[in-house]
Formats: sequence, structure tokens, C-alpha cells
Amino acid sequence: MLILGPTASGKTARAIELAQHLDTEIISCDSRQFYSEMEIGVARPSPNELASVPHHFIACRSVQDPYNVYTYQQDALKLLDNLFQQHDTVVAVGGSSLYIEALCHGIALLPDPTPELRAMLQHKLHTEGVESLRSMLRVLDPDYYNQVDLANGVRIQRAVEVCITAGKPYSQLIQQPRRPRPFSIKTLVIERPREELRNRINQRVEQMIAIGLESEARKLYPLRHLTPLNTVGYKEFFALWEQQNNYSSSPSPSEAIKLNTWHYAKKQLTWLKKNAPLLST
RNA sequence: GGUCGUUUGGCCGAGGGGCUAGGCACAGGUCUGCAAAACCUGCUACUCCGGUUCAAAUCCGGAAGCGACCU
Repeated sequence: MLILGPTASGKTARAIELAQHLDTEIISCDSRQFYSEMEIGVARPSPNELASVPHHFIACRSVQDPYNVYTYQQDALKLLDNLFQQHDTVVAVGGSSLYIEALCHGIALLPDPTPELRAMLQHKLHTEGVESLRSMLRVLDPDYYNQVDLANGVRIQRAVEVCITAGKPYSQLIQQPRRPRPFSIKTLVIERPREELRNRINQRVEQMIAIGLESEARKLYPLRHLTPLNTVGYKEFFALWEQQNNYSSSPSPSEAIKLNTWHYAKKQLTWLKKNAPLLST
């Protein structure tokens, strides 16, 4: 049973209710709730909630040792195997589309690039611009070159790094057939009217700030360059603290967080519209 | 009441006789590993009235709003 919905739509409460009813456990598909250092800003379920139903993939990793989708997929499948020995149904919840897709359809095994290669390509991207990586891709994987968004440096960089480490075209590697899952999936999408969702977001942001989001962010400030900290709720504080001589009227962190959370929710809605119907099996 | 300045899209903001500035917001979308990321598309405005001109947001009058100073 997969529970989906945009951020702040009430997935957590719904999942717990359902898991209690089914007397089962919950596995999370939330790319930020993995991290033990992030609690308030990622709306981690409360200690009470966590105690009421066994949860998995919550606060299980450090931001210094981030997950990637493939290892998440592997861990989750292994865990599900175990859980299905004790339960007929397991509840999955989360809002991270790529992680949800990995769980439901699977994602190809691709070689990890060396950190040096990644850094080199990143540097090239920043200093020489997309064109330099584009021309590499054109040679390494002409098929993919013809289908990517040629303006999207991040995607091109990824394809190039995979081609180089694998010694094969990226487009070929990602064509590995999807493996059917040894379980069936039913999805439940939580929908709310836009205005209501927006109010819930705003309220939740106020709430987070009231219970100490700023000091949580302050603690993580030294780690702000790590990927998991490129997250709504933290990055807005970091941006504020980074600009010392800011007389300017930049919006308050809480307003910025509300807006960015809304943007995030809209992206989730776009994804849900297209993909949610395809996930059930 | 007078003088000077100002008025650009939902907001900020450049330009300154013919050529869609840009940014944000808003709306829609793309996507097989940093995904709460990255990227794309749409949104053609110049306060009003009159004049000059082949052509005015741009020049000239006037009106209104706003601001500063003066009496």
C-alpha cells in the first residue's frame, strides 16, 4: 500500500492510521527523512508517532553518508522481503518521486563514478559551460545526446560520468528491463484543494519555526555544502547567514521557506498527475 | 497654493522615436542516482488626454497620483 501526496498533505498521519489498522509497518520514501541530523525541517514523524508503528528509513543515515536511489532500492527490497514474511501488507509513504519510482519499478545498476571524475566534470561544467560537456556526450553517447535536454547541465554531466566509468553508452545502460516486483502495489493519493494545501504548508512552516527550526539549521550550517542540506527549510537560513552585508530587503526566511515549499509541492503535483496512475499493479 | 522630480506588466527594474530588456511571482511541463536537485515553455507592459511625426512608452503641452523643497 503506497501513500502519496504533496508535502504537507497529511501523508504521515494517514500512513500511521493505516498501518495500525492493518497491524503492519511503514517504510518511508522520503529523501530527506533518511537523515538523523534533520528532524524539524523535514517534518519527521514525532517520537510518539514513530513509537506507535515501526518505521523504516527514518533517521537511519548521516548527512555525511548520503543515500543514493540505487542503494535505497536494494535496501528497501531486502527489507520488504522480510516484512512480507510477517505481514500481508506493508505501508510505504513518501514524496520523493525518484525514490518511489525506484521502489515500484526499479532502477538500473549503474557504476559509480570516482569522486575525481565527478569533480572534474563539475568543474568543467562551471568553468567552460554546458557546451563542453555536450560535445563529450555527442561522442560518448550520440543516442542520448539526441534525446536529452541539451540545456540541462546536470543531466548531461551525469550521462557523461556514467559513460566514462562504464565504458558504454549511458542510454544503453539505462535500458535494462524493469523487473516486476514480487508484490503488488496499490496507491492512495492524498488530494487537497490548492488553497487548503497552501494553508497547511504555511501553518506547518510557522510551526517548524516555532519549535526551533532555526537552531536546527544553525547546527547544520557548517555542513551546508553537503547535498542533503540543499533542502527547503535549511537553505533559506544558510543563504541569510552567508550574506553579511545585507541591508537589503530580502524576504524573511519563513516567507522564503513557505514559498519554496509551495514550489516543491507544485512539482510533486505535476509528477503525481502523470505518474501516480502508473504505479499500481 | 508654488517650484522641481517622478509615474514602465501582479511585484521589482533597465531602456529612452521604429527592434519582445531582465528578474521575481503566477501557470504549465521535462527527467533512470546530488531529485526538497537541475532544466524548459507561457505571461509583449510603459498613468491619462491632446499634439508633433510615415512611426511615440520614448519628443512637446496639459491633467492626475506620488515624493522633496518653498510660502
